[in-house]
Amino acid sequence: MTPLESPSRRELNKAATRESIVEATVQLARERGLGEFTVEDIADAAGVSRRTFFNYFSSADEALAAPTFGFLDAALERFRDRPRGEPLLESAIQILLALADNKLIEPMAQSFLVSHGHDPVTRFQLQAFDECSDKIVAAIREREGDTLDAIYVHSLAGCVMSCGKAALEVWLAERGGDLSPSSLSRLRELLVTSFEHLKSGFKTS
Amino acid sequence: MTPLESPSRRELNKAATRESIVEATVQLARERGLGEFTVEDIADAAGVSRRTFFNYFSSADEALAAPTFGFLDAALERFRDRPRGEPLLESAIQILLALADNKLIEPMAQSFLVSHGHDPVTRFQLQAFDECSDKIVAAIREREGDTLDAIYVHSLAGCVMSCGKAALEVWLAERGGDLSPSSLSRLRELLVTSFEHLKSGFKTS
DNA sequence: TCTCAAGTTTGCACTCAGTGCAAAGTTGCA
DNA sequence: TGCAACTTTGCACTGAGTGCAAACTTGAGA
Repeated sequence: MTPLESPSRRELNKAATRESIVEATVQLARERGLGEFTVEDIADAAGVSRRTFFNYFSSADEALAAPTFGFLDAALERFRDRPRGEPLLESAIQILLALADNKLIEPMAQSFLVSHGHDPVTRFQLQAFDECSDKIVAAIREREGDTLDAIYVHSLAGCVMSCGKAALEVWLAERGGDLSPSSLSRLRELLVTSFEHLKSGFKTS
Repeated sequence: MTPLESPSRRELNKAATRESIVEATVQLARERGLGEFTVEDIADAAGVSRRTFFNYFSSADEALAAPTFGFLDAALERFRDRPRGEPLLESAIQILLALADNKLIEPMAQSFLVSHGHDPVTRFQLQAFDECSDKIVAAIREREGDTLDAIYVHSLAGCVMSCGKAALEVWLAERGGDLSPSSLSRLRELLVTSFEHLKSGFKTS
């Protein structure tokens, strides 16, 4: 009922189980390669039953994409905390710059790298971005009321996600998930550049 | 070897088989609802064996998303035919305005409507948009050489797809797939508005 | 026209994903 | 302490997805 107030033992247990399933899945994917293990293997490695795995995730692919959902949920949470008057693109870039230093980026980068080119996992990651875009639309609505056109809000939310995703992809291609300070600083640079282009309407200056 | 020159009987047969599978799938989804039929049902309705279904598609969900892939492939083909000097956003809007009147939009609209809120199919549709974005990146590279930054090209391609997708989603929500001339004209209006916002950097004028 | 190589469909058998259900185990609260 | 609510597990079952080899179709040359 009050998951924010009281992380009860039950909730802690569930979170821990979930976490161990995700870790086991990523681990297996790194060791054996994608598609070279079964849900039973994951369950064994995570110390739960096969049936319990399916209580948490609908497939191994979904479990592999979990870090991406986690990262974007965190981003969205921060968006809700931004000051009301702040321009939307400003909120977005501030949040992403802060998150580029966050612990959450590591598991997401791992998950992207390990599942690169593997369509089933990629689809879940795309879904994470898409759901986040929808939630941004809802959050903007909350913040600004109904003063803005649906098409404006939807396009903007989609473009913000696209720019964030583009920066992430270019960074992963360039640095292969290196998490050193200089590499992360490059990620921030890519984010800034990408949003500059968005703000300027992609003029070829 | 020369699929464009000679649509041989073999190629025609394959295309027809593929088409009948997609039609059978959409039909079943409309009649019974998503998830209320098996691949065997589809195969029977399409007049092929279950095994043949899997020679064409990896799942019923993929078959349902086929029209989206088809639409975006057509869009991309047109992009490759645009004049070299034309600004990229101009190419995009011209192509989409033309396609908003094309036959291809109907099956895509159907497929979107029938699978609305059904995650597995949605994921395939998102993949279609994402792949198209990658192909746009490649096409821009071909057109402009390596004069542009990776982050510029990736962000731009992503934003173009986002704006197209946003217009489509708002239109479907407003009009529920009505394909009358006035409804299609509204779709074009949404596309134009969306791209105007993109070109102006989403200024709140 | 006949023939053969290459491409396509099909049936079969098999593994494993995913789910409903009920029994067993755990936690929260009075 | 004891009961109600929640979570895990085992079991059984349907159907997805795939490798393989046999049957069938098509294209092209003799």
